[in-house]
Amino acid sequence: MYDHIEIENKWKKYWEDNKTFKTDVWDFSKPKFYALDMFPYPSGVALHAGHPFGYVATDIVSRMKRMQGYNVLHPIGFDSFGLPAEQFAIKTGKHPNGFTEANMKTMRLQLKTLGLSYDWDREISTHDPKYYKWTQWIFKKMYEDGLAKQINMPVNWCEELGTVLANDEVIDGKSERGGYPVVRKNMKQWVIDIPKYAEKLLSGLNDLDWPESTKEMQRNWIGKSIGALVDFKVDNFNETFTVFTTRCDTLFGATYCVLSPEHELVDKITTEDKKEDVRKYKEESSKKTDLERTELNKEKTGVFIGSYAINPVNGKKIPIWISDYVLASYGTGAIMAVPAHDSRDYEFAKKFNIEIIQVLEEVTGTPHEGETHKDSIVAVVYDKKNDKYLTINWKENGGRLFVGGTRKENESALDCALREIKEETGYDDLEFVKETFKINHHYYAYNKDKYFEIESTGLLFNLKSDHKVAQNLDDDENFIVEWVNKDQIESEVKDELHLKTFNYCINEEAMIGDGIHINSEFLNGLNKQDAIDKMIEFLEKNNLGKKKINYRLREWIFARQRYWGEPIPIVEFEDGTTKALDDKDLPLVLPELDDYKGKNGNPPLENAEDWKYVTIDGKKAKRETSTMPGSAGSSWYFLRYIDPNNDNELANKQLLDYWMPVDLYVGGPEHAVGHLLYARMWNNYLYDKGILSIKEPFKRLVHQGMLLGANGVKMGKRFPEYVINPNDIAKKFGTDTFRLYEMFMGPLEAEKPWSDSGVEGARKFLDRVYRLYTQENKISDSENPNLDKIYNQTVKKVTEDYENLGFNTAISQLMIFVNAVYKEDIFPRKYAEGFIKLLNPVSPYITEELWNKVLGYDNTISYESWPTYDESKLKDETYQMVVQINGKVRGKIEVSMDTTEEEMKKLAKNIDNVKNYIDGKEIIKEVVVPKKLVSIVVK
RNA sequence: GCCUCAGUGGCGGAAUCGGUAGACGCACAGGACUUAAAAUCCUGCGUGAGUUAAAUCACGUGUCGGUUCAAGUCCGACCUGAGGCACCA
Repeated sequence: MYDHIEIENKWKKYWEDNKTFKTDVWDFSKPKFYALDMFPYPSGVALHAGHPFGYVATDIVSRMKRMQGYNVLHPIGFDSFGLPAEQFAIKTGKHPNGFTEANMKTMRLQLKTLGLSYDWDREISTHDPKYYKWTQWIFKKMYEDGLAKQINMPVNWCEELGTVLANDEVIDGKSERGGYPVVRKNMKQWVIDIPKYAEKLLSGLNDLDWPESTKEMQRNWIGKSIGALVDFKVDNFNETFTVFTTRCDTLFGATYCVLSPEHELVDKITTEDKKEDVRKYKEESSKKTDLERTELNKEKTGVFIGSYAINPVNGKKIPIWISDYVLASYGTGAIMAVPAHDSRDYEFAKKFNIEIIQVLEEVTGTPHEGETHKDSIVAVVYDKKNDKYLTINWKENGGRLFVGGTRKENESALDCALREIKEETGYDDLEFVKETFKINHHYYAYNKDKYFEIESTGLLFNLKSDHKVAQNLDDDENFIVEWVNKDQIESEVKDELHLKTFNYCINEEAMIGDGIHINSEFLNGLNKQDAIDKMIEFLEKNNLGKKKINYRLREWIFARQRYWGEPIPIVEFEDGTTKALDDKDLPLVLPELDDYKGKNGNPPLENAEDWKYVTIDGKKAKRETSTMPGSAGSSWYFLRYIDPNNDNELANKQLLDYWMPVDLYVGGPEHAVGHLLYARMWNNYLYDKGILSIKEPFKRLVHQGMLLGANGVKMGKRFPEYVINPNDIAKKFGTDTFRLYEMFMGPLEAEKPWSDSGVEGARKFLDRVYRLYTQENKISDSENPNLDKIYNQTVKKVTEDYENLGFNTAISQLMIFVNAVYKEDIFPRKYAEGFIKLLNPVSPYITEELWNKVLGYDNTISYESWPTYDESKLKDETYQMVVQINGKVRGKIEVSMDTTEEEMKKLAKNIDNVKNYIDGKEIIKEVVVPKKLVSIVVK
C-alpha cells in the first residue's frame, strides 16, 4: 500500500508552484493541440463522480500530446450566469455574484484535486464584465448586421419563471429547468436570425468528426424540407393565400384547405353564418398551452369557415377550414389537404366526412412489356361472429387468396365483387363496408401464358348470414373455400396484391408511399419524384407557385426577463428607434439592485431606476432591460481561452488563426442541439466577419456517457445514497485510482453503473505497480528479450487507444504488461521508464512519484518524450493457425513465416483429429488465410 | 409514429477488413504463505455431455430467417432498452 494522500498533495503543490501546465500560446514552434471541456455551471451542488468523466478523458489526451511534443492548450472556466444564482438573489436579496464566486471556489478545488492539467491562468467566467464585454460586442455586431433584431412573434412564455424561453429550453411543453408549464404568447422579442445560417449549419456538419447521432439531431432540428409554395384564390373574395407543401404532386387530390386559427386571412374570408363558430374555435385554441395542444392531438378538431378556395390546377372549388393541427409558425400557416395521401389530412377528412380522392396508386409485381390491361377486384369478407375472413385455398396453384376477379365491361367494382363472391363461394348475404385504395398490379398468368397489368380495387364486406347459393365454377377452378383468422392470413397469404389489399381493408390509414399517379391529368403514370418536378415546372410556368426550401429552425429568442445575464447593449429613444452602445461604453455592467425580483412580469432591471435612463447623442433614451440567455456566453468562450486578458479585441487574430479549431471537444450529449448549434452559428458568423479563419469551431466532438449509481439509476437527488463524490474516493483510494477506475469501466461514450469493488480492483493494480518498482528489485540495466514483444505491443496499443479515446482497452493492455513483468526476473530500465510514461496520463501522481523517487529524475515527467515502439519486435518467428473442417475448429498448427500455403494444408491434414473428419470424405474446397486459418470443406 | 444508438458469461466489458467468442478487471472456488485473519502470490472459472484426469463432442453473442468455406460482425423481418424529435404539411 502506498500513501496516496502524501504523494498526491506533494505533486499537486509541485504543479502549482512550478506552473507545470502553463501554455505559452505564442510558441508556434511546435504543432498545437487544443483540448476542450464543456465548462461547468457553478451551481451550489458539488461535482459528482459522473462529471469528471469527460474532464479525465481530455486530460489523458492532453498529457499524452504534451509528451509527444505538442503545444497543448487545455483550459477551463465557468459558465456562471444563470438561474440558480438568480433565485438565490431573489430569495436573499443579495447580489448573485457572491453566491456564484463561492461556488466557483468550491468547484475549482474539486477540479484541482482531480489532477487535471489545466492552465489555470486562462480561467474565464461568463459573468465577469471583462469577459461579457465581448459577448456584448459580438451581439452588437449582429445587431448592426440585422442578424439580432426585435420582432413580434409567438414566444414560449413561462409564467412561473417569469421569462420567455428558447425552443430548446422547452421540453414536452414544460420548461427545461423546473418543469413549469409554458404557453404561447405574442411578444416583441430580441431574436437572432439563426435561420439565415440554416444552410451553412447544415452543410458544415458533413466534414465534422462528430457522433453521427448528434449530427443527425442537428439536421432534424434544422429540418430542411424541399417543397413548393402554391397560391390558392379564395372564391367570392378578392384574396389569395399561399400554402407550403412537399407533395405538390398530389395537388389533384387536394379536397380542402386548412388555415391555422391565427392566420391573418381567417377573419376576412369567414362567411357571416360561420363567424360565431370561428370566433369560438379561435378562442379555445388560443387558450391551450403547448402541453395541452400536444396532449389533445389524438383527436383532430376544426371548423369550416364557409368560403372556398380554387384549386389552381383544375379550378375545383374546395372548402376552407381552420384547425390547430396547422401551425402558424411553420411554413405559411396554411396547407392544402390531400386526405388520400397524408395521414393527418386523412384522419381529419374521415372525422368531418370530406371527400377523399386517390391520386397515387401503389405498384406491386413487376411490369413487363406487352401487358394486357384489366380492371379487377379483390374482395375481403369478414365474419364478425367468428372473427374470420373468407379465403380461397388454391393449394399448389397460387396458395391462399381472397376472392378476386376481372370486371366485365360497364360493371362496377361493387357489382363485380358481389358476383365473384357468389360464383366462387356461394355466399350472397353481405353488407358492403368500404372500397379501399386502388393498386396497380403486374403479373404473369401461366395458364394463359400472358402478362397482365391490372388496376385492382379492394372491397370489404361483412357477412350478414350464412345464406348460400350453389357455386358457379369453371372446369379449371379447383379450390377449397376456407374461413381463417388474421394470423393465418398474415402468414399464409403470399400474394402481394392480396396481402396489401387486406391491409388496406383492416387499417384505416392514408396511402403514404410511392407509386404511379392517377386522376392527375398531366401527371398520370409518373412516380412521386418525377411528378413533383413536373408540377413545380407547371406551377412556375403558369405563375401559380414556385419551388421553396423551408426550414424548421426558427429565430433564436435571445432575451430573458431576468437579472443574472449579460445586459443587452441597446437603448431605445423616445421615438421608438434603437441604437447600440458605442464600443467605448462596453461593457455595460449589471447594476446592483435592491430587489432582484421583477414586478408585474417586468424584467428585474426595470427596478434599476438610475441605470435605466441615459442620454445618448444628446437625446433621452431607455436601456433594454432584458438580458441575454445562458447560451450567449457559452457560444464563444472557447475563443477567449486563447487570449483571455485581451482588452482590445475578443482575441488576437494571429493567435486565433493558430489555435482554432478545437481539436478535441468532450461534453454531455444534452447539448447536442442547443449549445453546439449556437456556438457553431456564432463561429460561422465571426468567420463571415473575417474575425476567424475557420467556419467550424469543433473538429472532433465526443459525448461522455452518463455515470449511473451502483443501483443502475441516474445519480441525482432521487437516490442520494447512491451519489458518489469524487473527493471521497480520492481521499480513500486516491485520485489516481479514481481516474484509472473511471477510465477502465468501459467505453467513454457508454452509460456505466458505479461499482465499489471495481474501484478496489483499480487500486490493487496501482499497488501492484508500486510494489513492482519499489520492492521487487527487478529493474536493471541489462536487457530481457522475453519482454521485447509485449513491451512494444503495449506502447503501440496504448498510444493508439489513447488517441482514439479507447481508455478501457489501453488500461487492459497496461495490466497485461504488468502481469508479464511479474513473471520475469529482469525488468529492463528502458521498459520500466516507458511504462511509467504510458501510465502517466491516466494516473499522473503515482507516476510522477515513481519517476522521481525510483527512476531518479528531478523534473516532472509531464514533458518527457512519449515512448516509441520498434515495429520489428512485434513480429513472431512462428505463429499459430486454426484448422477448420466445415466451419468448425478441429485443430491448430504452428507455422513459420516462410511456410507455403501448400505446406500449411499438408500440416493441417496431418492432425489426428482432422483426419477423423476428412478420411473417406471428398474435399470440396480448401481456403487458406495466411496467419489466420486453413479451412477445409468436405462432403 | 419517425430518427439515432445499443442488446455478448454471475457482473463491468474485449474481439481492425467477416477468420480460434468471452481479452482485461470484478465476483466466486481451490491452493501457497500465516498460529489465524487481512494483504500478497499461484491456479481454475460460458452451459451441457464425457473422463480418475485429459482428449473430445454438442450448444452458445436479444428472436427468427438469409448470404458465406466461415457471421457477435454483413443482409431482411421482429422483440427489448436508452436518447432525441413529434400534427413540421
